[in-house]
Amino acid sequence: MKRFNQIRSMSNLKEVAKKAGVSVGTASAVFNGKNWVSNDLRLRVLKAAKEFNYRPNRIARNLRSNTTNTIGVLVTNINSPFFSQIMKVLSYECHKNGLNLFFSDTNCDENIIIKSLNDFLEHKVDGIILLGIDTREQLLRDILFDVELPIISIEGNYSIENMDYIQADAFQGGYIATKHLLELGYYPISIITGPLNPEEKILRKNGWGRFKGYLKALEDKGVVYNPEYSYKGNFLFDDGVKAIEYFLTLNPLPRAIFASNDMMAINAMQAIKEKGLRVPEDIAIVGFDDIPAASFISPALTTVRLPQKLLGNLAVDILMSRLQGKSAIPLRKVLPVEIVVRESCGLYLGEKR
Amino acid sequence: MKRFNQIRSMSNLKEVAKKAGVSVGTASAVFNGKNWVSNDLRLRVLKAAKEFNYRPNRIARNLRSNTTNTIGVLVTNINSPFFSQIMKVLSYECHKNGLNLFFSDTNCDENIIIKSLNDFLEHKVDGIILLGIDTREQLLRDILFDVELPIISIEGNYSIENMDYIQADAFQGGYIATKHLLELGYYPISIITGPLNPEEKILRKNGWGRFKGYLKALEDKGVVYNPEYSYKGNFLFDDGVKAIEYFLTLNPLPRAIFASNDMMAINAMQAIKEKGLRVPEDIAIVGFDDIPAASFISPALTTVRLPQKLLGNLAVDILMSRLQGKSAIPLRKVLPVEIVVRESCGLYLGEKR
DNA sequence: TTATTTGATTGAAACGTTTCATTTGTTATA
DNA sequence: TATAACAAATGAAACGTTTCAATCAAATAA
Repeated sequence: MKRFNQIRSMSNLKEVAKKAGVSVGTASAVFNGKNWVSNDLRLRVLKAAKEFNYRPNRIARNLRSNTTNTIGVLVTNINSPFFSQIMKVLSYECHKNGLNLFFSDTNCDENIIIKSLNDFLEHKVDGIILLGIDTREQLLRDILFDVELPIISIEGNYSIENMDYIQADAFQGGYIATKHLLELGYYPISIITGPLNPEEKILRKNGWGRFKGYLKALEDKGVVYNPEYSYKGNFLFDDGVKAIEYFLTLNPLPRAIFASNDMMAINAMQAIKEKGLRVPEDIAIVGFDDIPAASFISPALTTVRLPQKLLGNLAVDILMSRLQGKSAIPLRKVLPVEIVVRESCGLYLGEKR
Repeated sequence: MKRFNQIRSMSNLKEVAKKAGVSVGTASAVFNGKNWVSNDLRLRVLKAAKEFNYRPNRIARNLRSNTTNTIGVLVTNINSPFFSQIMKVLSYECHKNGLNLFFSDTNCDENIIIKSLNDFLEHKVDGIILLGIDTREQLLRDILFDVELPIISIEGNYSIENMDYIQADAFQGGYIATKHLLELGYYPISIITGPLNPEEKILRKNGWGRFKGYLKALEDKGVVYNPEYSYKGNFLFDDGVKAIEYFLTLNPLPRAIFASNDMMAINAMQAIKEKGLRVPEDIAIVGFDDIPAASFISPALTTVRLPQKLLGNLAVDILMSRLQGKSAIPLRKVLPVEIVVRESCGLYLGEKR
């Protein structure tokens, strides 16, 4: 078929220049806003370009000029409301700064991470943003060890030299969430954690901070931590039911639950209700992330709000200043979070108070 | 600072070839899987490449070979659970087919649409996928009139020559949703529509189909359509409250509502409850899309489920066959939808039955 | 007038690949 | 033995830009 084989653009600078009666260099200068082209020639070039419906070939330009105005974004799960919100900000901010985006959703698959990063590099992206990528540090090192690009990780902190990261304060979040429950007098308080790192047998990055915050809050109130009251989740929706099923085997039942993200919290709430218990009268629950659904389920979920928009904005800001060669010290920023009190924790003020 | 100025890769084919003692052409052949290279040379080349940590330069390759294995995806709103789900599928399927993705979120901004499409074209993408793009047809024509690329539109049907589209059956969806309400005996039945097209003063594409389905269902049951019982929404969350506020001025009140998407439906449900009314006892409600939240709010939302995964899969399938030059007839596919009965319409069997 | 500076424009090299006509070497055929 | 056929490898052109040293023309200074 004839339809799609004429991919090569109909016209190029050479033709445009010829039509306008100028040299290729001059034509190029026009499109690059060089100020030394006379108005006469400039207009002739633009006219010829319009006539030929000329479209600059970025491939050729990139090859010669050794910069692509392109960055690669690797995201852990675009279907998460938390990340898709940030992605939207990234797209918009990059657009404002004249950057185009390569995109890949890893779905937590190591092979996709590897392939996508290599693709980004082969495409000579000017920078890379990792969004929520939580993987083995060594894997990233293996790929990135010799690349000299700005790399910004959002919500995923690695101690890789030259890599910036920004993240919400998971520890503080875990702390205030748990403190909120403690101050309302709830006891015992369970936790649904994030996933374990398969290798190191410890909680993975973000889950880890949330868990530590939980522990510290307990400690500060003089409550001893009972590992039986923690359930390992995977940040996935149906970890909520699973956790509840486990918690219901405990005696005494947990009086409140801190879920390490909203999806699990919401699912847990459902499960609690299905078991004939009430939220918060029988079991209070606090989440983490403040996804949109948190506000419109019933009871509305009390949760920890992360500064999503700020994370996105800051990532691009940092990236831009890296690209402009400002500042050499890798930036590690931890942004404060806040608790959003809604209905799911009620106002119970029990004996512990 | 020194950190980021050595973007150009350390090694290139020429160096690798030299190290391996072969010609550049041979080295190139090795990386392109040409079968005529002797095993001896192949190994030498690979060894040299590894030694230099060689990474092919796709820019150069693309320029010469006139194909980029890259496609552009333009999405209306990545933060919508409906589109982000499809986006995830697109990313995965493209990865499987060796395609890289350029990404841009338009946020319904015409300027971003224009800029992004032009960027895609300047980057010489091999194809374009429009995801939920609902804009003036002329705008697309102006940009795409001379490009000969496969372009697939998901959930946004244009009668542009050579453009494929696939979409869920909006008409059928509106029809079965309304029919469901009618069969349960509800009357009168309100509708919250999608947005109007500012120019043509008619409903925009998808909203239009849903509305037509609603009308047809009424007609088939012999119910006369009363325009007072329709409210123009914008597919946005808080159109729900606004609609309810309007509907509550009506007499009699609507006994059921068909909301043209789940976001508005969920928001409307909230508003109904806040007004002290019950769902479905006082007002029943049916949504459209089946976003995740539909299943976990209370009462769970009865809604029309669209085949998201299929839409994504099919889009890439079509794209791939276009790229391989199969079939010249533009494909216009409309996929069936199904109703998911949950709680929000109850089992009322009123007089109308 | 001549030399110098300035500003506008040119032309060709370069970017790192792929492609393809050509060359070289080997094996089969007559 | 000479020739044809085949396989393996080469080398240079080409892709469409940007870049930059060189050129040319005009304006200014001496």
